[in-house]
Amino acid sequence: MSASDESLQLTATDLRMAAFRLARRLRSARAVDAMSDAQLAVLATLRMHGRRTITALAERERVTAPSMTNMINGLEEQGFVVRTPDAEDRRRVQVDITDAGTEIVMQTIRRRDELLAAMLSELDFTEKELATLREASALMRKVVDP
Amino acid sequence: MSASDESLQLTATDLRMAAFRLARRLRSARAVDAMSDAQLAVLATLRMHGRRTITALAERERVTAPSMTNMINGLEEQGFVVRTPDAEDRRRVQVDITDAGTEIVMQTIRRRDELLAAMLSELDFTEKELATLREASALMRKVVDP
DNA sequence: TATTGTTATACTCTATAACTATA
DNA sequence: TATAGTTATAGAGTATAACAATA
Repeated sequence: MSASDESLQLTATDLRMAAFRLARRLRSARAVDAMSDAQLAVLATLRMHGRRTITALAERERVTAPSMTNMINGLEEQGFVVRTPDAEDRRRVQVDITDAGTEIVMQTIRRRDELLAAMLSELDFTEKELATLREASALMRKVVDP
Repeated sequence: MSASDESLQLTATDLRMAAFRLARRLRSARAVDAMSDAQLAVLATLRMHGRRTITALAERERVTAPSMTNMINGLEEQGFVVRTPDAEDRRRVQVDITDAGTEIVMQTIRRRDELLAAMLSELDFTEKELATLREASALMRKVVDP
């Protein structure tokens, strides 16, 4: 049996507030202060899914092509990505993450996880409460990527 | 007995990924397209906690005072907040949300909750799974505001 | 002197419009 | 003609530095 509309609405409200506040708090933890969220999101995509064209990156990040060109310019100047002309279709430019870019992403993830682990630790959660958080995390990911 | 370091780290990683992705997905639902996240966050704070000075808002939003001055200028031009000089300390300026500002916040919250409720509904979660999400939400809020 | 807020200035991220090169 | 990317330009949000008014 599926859930009632009332349960759905109550859960949605609780979860929306909690996810927003937590994400916002964690976002302040970065590997490099000069690295923006937008740049990190592009690097994280490239690290997970490999080389992508400007257009593909723009679609994924939901920004326009000129915005992505601009962002890739910044990342390239910092040495975190490289552009490679596409041999098959010479209109295209493939963007690859560099070792330095990969390192920055990993450092940032590590910092955020350490920050969150420290926050969890201070509250003396029980194993059962942590298990609830992990179960909920899995459910939340199903919501975003069904 | 409090939880093990390993549980803390695993939970932190799961929760960090889930919260970021969900918040990102929900952020795209706004009441007004011209309203930025930064502006909405200020309005939501004023709605929940009442009048605040520029400095207090800057600290809460973790931006500098000039940035907050700039943002309040934009919100005031749109009619969503008003500045009132503080009678007791004339260096201060109190910022209040207007009815129009309150309406915008409520509309946005409603939209986001409807979007999330629809997403939850499509997955046919059980009442037990929804309860897990609500319990986790309460724990997440304790993490952010201990 | 310290605090509150503003102004001046600069950089990033974002957009739209117009352009070049290629398919 | 259509597509991939860039350049030009403009607006919002952010920062630092310097300032005025007040405590």
